[in-house]
Amino acid sequence: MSDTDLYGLLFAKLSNRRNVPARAINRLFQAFSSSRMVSAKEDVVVEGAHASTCMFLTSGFCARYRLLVDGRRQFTEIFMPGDFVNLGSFLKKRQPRGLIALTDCRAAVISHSALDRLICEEPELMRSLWLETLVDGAISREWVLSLGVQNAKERFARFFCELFMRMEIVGLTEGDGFRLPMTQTEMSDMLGMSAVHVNRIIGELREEGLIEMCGGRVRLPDLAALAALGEFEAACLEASTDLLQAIA
Amino acid sequence: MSDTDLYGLLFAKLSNRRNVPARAINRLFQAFSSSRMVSAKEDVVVEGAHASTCMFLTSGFCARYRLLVDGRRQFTEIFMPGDFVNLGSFLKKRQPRGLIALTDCRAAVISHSALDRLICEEPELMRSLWLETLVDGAISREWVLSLGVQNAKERFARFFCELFMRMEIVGLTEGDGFRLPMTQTEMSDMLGMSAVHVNRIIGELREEGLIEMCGGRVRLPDLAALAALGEFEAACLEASTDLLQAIA
DNA sequence: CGTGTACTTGATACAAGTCAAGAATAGTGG
DNA sequence: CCACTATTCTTGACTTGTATCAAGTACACG
Repeated sequence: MSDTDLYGLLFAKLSNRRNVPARAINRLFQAFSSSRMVSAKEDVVVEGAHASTCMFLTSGFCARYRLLVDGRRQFTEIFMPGDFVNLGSFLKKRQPRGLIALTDCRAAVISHSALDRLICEEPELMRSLWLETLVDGAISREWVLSLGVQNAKERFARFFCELFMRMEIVGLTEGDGFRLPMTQTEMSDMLGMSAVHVNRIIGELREEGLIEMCGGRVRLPDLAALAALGEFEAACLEASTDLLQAIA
Repeated sequence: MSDTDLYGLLFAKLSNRRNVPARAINRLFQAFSSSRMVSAKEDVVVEGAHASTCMFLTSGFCARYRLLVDGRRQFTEIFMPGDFVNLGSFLKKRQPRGLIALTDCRAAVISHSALDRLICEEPELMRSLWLETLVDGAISREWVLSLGVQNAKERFARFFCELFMRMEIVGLTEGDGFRLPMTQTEMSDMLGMSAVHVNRIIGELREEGLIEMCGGRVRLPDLAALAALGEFEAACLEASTDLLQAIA
């Protein structure tokens, strides 16, 4: 994915959720000053450091995680192209803890001061960014639901549906599949289960014809059945704007 | 808790996290138009209905939940006095799904239009409300961590620490304890475990002298030990503003 | 006082964790 | 391009935390 996709991603993401004037998107696009590359497995930011810029992911995947003292790890959020990885730093002025690149990543950088100016002059843009925060929270609550009451197979089904839907918004799906650049160990830390169990569940889902995986790609031949298994809201799949249904 | 506490709660909450001009808080206070009572166990809003107001809880507890088709329930968020229960409706214009009063509740009501005007004129206020959304998301991610990797006892410890800290911000703690108006079944649906197991874990924590419960009240005689057990960030306990540490 | 709701406790079942060891891949340097 | 290494993936055996079922007790409340 080339840098020139920045505009496309901004447009896909923002106009998907609200009506934002093209002018505002344009101004936002132009306010990005530079881009930053991060290699796979590296930290994206220095935890807790003073932050003066926000980063908008244009290629690659990264994720937020938390560690417990004995080494247990839980990913709490996954970012894909079209996501701001540290939008909170705009208000917080500090970098988030535990933000790691799952793959090589490229992010477009915008300074807080530029963003500051922009949202004063373009209130619609401010609302869109606020809404992004709201969507992030809604997704986190979906994870809470999943981790709280679903069994391993249901969690997996839901996880794949969520990724598929989010990737579709930014045009990253390829037919009925997408690139899934994640080890089973990483998945286990997203889904709150052991890596061994991830492997077994993937085997079962494959047997049942619900997923196909090879070469870092997944295919979901029967998305409806997968969504039903994970009780992932069908509305979310049909029209991505309906993700809003989940927010309120 | 009387209605006159609205100002106090707004002040405690907003000024705890950011420096907001007193004038802004004052104007926000005056923009609330009415108050609404909801009885225990009732739905606070009609799910998915058109929303034109936001509600700020002034007394009582309520919570967001999600149901699976077979009846499994998971609470995804708990609200206490000083929390906006449906701030998202300001951008979304729809009521959230599954919002229930755990106890009798009273909420102060502010119309979206009034809020709209206000945040245009008081940008600091807008940032504070946006920050509230960010904090909600951060809390949800803490739940993800807890549900994902912690065992039942650790989850409990963390849960009580979180409640204590949040109540402290709005002055609802009573010494080393607080009112916990929740059945064990409700706790089980917050912590992603069965009600029976909740009961057993409470018993163990009581044995170990980490909690005392009676008459709908909890005491945490050794908060430090409890925080250590749940790996709840000590920084959060000491200075509530440090909750921000968790956000970024 | 009786009737429902919440709490408590015991016995049993099972989903998922852990440990271990081999097979398949992917990376790396000569 | 191949051998060498390190991850990752896969599978089996065993363990354990937590769910489920069941039944009884303590309250709360009309």
